[in-house]
Amino acid sequence: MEQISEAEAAVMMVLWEQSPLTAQDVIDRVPAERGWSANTVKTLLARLAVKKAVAHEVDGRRYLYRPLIARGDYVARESGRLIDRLFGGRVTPLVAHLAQRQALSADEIAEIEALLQELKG
Amino acid sequence: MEQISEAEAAVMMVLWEQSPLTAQDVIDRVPAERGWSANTVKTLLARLAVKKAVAHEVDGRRYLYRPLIARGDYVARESGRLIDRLFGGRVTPLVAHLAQRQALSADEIAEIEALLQELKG
DNA sequence: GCCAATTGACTACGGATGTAGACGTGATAA
DNA sequence: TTATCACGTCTACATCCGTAGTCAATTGGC
Repeated sequence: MEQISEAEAAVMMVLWEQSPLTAQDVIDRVPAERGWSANTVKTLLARLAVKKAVAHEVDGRRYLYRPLIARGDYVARESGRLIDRLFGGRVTPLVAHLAQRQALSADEIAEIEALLQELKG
Repeated sequence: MEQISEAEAAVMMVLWEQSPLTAQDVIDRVPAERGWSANTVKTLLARLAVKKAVAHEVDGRRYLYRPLIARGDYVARESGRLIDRLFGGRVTPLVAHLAQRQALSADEIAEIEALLQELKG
């Protein structure tokens, strides 16, 4: 699985949300805040195709794009990378950090606790 | 706070571990797995100085480097960036993901629960 | 006082990235 | 049928990044 850049990831997000999509669909769905031109998105799609992160199957005279890598895999890789980089691969310090810094709300704490309960059970 | 690259972060880690340090000290302490030449580390230090991520105060004919940004701030920014990018800014889904994927051990679960208890208390 | 070693500054360079224009070709509307 | 549009491909280009060599100045040892 090749490296997917920040900008490319934004395109993948669109495809993970829904697929297959034409290039135009993707262009329409990319967050407007990005302010990308249509060509930019097309370039990113092409690069993702080269990286085998998306497949483009022919549909008439255009392509339908769909992700080739699972969102879960990507997320796992990225968060793993971060945890390695910042916390020597240990998950607990990350949670500790989030707890302090991001000021987890009571609701969130409850949610996480429920999650952990589930894991144990 | 400017963007700090992967390689630069490795240098910051050394300085967060201990500071101030001379360039040579940093070179000696950078993880050997990196396989960097001394010049590479010096370049990274220089770039970090330009980015105002480290200060270099003169000590005779060399510099003593010390971090200008706190490790906690860096970590907060990087994890925040990841959470925004991958989980729309919500912390809980990240923990949920870690829980499933990274197969948290019973010990880790206990540790995190203790953390949460503390937060509530 | 002179030479070798140390140290920071400058230069280099290929590859990735963000961003997008230009072009060719096939479809399509008038 | 012809001018236009929609699409994908190619090309471009500045910047960042990883990695490191070269150079000039300074200094410590002899």
